[in-house]
Amino acid sequence: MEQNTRQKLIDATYEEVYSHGYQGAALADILANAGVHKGSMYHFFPNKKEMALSAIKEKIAERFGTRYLAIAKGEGDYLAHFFEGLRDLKQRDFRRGCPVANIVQEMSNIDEDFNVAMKEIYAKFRQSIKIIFDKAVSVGELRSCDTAKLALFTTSTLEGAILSAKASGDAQDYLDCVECLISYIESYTHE
Amino acid sequence: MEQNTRQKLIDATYEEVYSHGYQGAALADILANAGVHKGSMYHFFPNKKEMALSAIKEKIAERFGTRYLAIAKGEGDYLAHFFEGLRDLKQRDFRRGCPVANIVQEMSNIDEDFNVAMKEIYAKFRQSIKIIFDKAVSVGELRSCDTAKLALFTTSTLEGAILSAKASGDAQDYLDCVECLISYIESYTHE
DNA sequence: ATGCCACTTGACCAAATAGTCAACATCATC
DNA sequence: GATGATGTTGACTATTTGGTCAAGTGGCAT
Repeated sequence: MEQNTRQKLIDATYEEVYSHGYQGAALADILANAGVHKGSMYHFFPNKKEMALSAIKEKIAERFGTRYLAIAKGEGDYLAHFFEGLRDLKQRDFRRGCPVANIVQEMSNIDEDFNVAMKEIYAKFRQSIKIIFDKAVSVGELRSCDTAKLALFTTSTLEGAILSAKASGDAQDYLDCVECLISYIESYTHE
Repeated sequence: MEQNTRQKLIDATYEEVYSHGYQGAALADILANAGVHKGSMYHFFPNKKEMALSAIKEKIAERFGTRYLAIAKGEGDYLAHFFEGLRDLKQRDFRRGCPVANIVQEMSNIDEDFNVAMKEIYAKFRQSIKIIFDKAVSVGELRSCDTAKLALFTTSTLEGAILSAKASGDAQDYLDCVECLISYIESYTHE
């Protein structure tokens, strides 16, 4: 069988919400892009909101898995791999920004279900960065320090850097921020 | 005369857009909160979008004036005043986040008019922080450095910190980020 | 007082919105 | 091949959306 209906909906919903926000995502457009009829959608999901929440959770979990968890599972050079990922522009879409940040900004204070979902996702993001730093500490790439706070600062600055690039339309702003961030993290390298 | 109709609309629109985003801002709610009738609104503005753009530009210009420009116009202790402002939680609303960031995230990639408006506002924000750093350099509070890049990093990190606090619902996350940021900026203090 | 103009009123409209539903198709299992 | 579960179709509805407009009001200048 080709890609099943549910997955087509999840993919199309994620794209639409990423591009237009949750409130701006029109059900009709999602259905058209997925090539699925309305009644069929309501067979898989009770409503638009639950479909969007499912899409966000599933697609972003997928994203994390490939991007950050892979680094922590590697063998050494944790920081180097992490920095390399940050500098890689190909994996970022500055026009649309960070999907997590977009939805946090739009929905966290509007809807409680989105609030808890995004809280969890964001916490997982911070946690996966912390794990990379913990590994780095364990092999002596970083000196012993409060890796939770360092992870908080890193994720925050990263989100801010993506935002700046989205606002200015200039990817160089992202790169400049990342270099500052890296030099900050490297200040924890030396004893 | 009491507060005029146009200003009531601007204020109500800003509040509504800040709380619910532009796409989530219902004209009916804005009108109800402003206590203004629909036709009256269309006397002052050609449509919802222009009203929202006006509200954003006017209210945020007001915000900058009182917050950051005041520091640069002061007499010395530029950095200290700036840091003090960053640490002051009273002037921030973590539930709703940063009004500038919210709209950048929601609208920059959706609508060209919003894109240029937010680009300009964000640039002005960075510029006003740069001016503070330039002043700090001029009186020796900072060593000579690329203040434009430092301002970029500062605004980015600040926006990221506000986002983190919004996501986690914990203002302490903001404070922790700010302390990291301050210690980074202070590394430019010494020769 | 008259005429003018900025402003107000609220009923009205077309379009878009999320969501419903009864009929239908497809398939595996007995 | 009958049965029932799973999935599909698209017309339909109720509501909300931003936007229009003709009629009215109030004050100000002549």
